[in-house]
Amino acid sequence: MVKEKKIKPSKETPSGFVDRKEKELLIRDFVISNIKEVMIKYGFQYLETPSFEYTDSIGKFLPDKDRPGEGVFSFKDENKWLSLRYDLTAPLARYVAKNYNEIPKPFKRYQLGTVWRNEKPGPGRYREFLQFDADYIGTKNPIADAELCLLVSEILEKCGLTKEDYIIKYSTRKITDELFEFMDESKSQKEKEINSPERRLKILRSLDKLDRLGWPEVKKLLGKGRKDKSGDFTEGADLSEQQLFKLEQVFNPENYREMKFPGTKPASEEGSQRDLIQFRQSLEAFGFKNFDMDASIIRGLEYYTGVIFEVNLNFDVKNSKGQVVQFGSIGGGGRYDNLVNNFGNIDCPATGISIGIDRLVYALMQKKDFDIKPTRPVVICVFDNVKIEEYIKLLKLLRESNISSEIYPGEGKLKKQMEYSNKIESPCVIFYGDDEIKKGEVKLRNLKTGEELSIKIENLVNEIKKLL
RNA sequence: GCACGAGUAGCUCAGCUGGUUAGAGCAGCGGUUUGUGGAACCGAAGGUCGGCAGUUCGAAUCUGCCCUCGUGUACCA
Repeated sequence: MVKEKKIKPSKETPSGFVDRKEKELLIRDFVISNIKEVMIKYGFQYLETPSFEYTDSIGKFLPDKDRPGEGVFSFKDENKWLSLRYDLTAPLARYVAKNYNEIPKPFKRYQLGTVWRNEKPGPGRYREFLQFDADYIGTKNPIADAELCLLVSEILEKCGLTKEDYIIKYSTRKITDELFEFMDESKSQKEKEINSPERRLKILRSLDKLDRLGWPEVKKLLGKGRKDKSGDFTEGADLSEQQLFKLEQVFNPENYREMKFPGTKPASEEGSQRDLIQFRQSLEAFGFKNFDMDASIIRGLEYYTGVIFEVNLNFDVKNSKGQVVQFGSIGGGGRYDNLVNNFGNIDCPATGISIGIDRLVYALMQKKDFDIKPTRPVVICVFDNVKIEEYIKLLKLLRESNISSEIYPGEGKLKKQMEYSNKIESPCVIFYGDDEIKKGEVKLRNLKTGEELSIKIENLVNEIKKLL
């Protein structure tokens, strides 16, 4: 009598994890097939590394806490901490260090794989996503950096974007390195602290936001701090007026194209100017023009050592409610000449680029109307007075000709079968009841036009092929 | 993490300042048509009003805490 209420398991996916439907998956497949084509053309090897790595290989060391640092999903296996990989670059460095004697030098590999980040999800940003990585290991040649940008742009354009839709912005970490050295020549003790690693990182991260926030806001972050739209306050880097003024000379958008400040190393020495010139010349040598120097490109990762780049979209991305949303870049990378060295005493320069495939797909779906349609089966309707063997004969006939087809898989009347076929967007249904069997023909109903034809069984395959 | 906003049927939402059995549209189910979908009409069903506690004679509505989602911000080795 009384309805018993059971507490049911949640039907929600965990925060930051999403179900992906066929339309998105098909476009993703399309993107992936483009990637593979381009990578083969550029001469890269295909590699796969495991989803889990030892936590210390991923980059964070185990603090004396129960769980390793935030940002990764980890668990303890026996006595070792394992983590789901956070990116594909650290595992690659690990792989290279492990197989250093066997791999060719330089080593070019690409990889497609899911990565996991234990962070707060944002628009188009999930805690599980597909990443594409292409890397050059064991070369300092600036052509390698240029080719990475080139190959990514080729992928984007294969996917249907035009030169107007994206731009590759670049800079080099050496700009800030040199700048910090220069600023350190200031007198006061407080100002000297600018070169402490934490302080430097904080400043770099603030500068990284230039494109999004603009100089006036970034200035607040470098100084006392800043209040965001919601009223939340972020502590600043607390630089002196003097230091702010110096930074402004370089990073105020009106100035920062001129990357020359006292302390800049001349192009004749290894340093920022030479990096930038060589990189630009390499791109130009390929005839590639869709790039722009932008000193605000800094990137959050600490391991970068030289040229860095980012792939930015030039169009607005909206969420499901139609609001324009802070989408950020869809990919980026740069030189990390010391990373492999972390795993062993191997001096091994490297450079790489990665694309967030799911984010690219998300943006692509808004920019482009894809006519990628899922293949849907021809449905053979079931009349309950006809033996199943008759239907199986028809089914075999169709499947032998590679026609996607099925016998109506449920139970129910014709009406229900029609509704089903309509819902799955089947191209056509087949009626094969007593009347048809007697005449040795079938009725073929085109579900788009509603047109219905009587067809001899011998002609069935051909008639259906005409419809598809 | 921090800030702001939101959580009512499978989905999209209404329900204003607390007041009888909580509503609509769409979807789903059944029927009008037991051999014909995408249209229409009819009918029935579907809800611990995110959770817990409190205020009150009385809470979807007010208060507190928690959870989840969204946006911004921080973080992103």
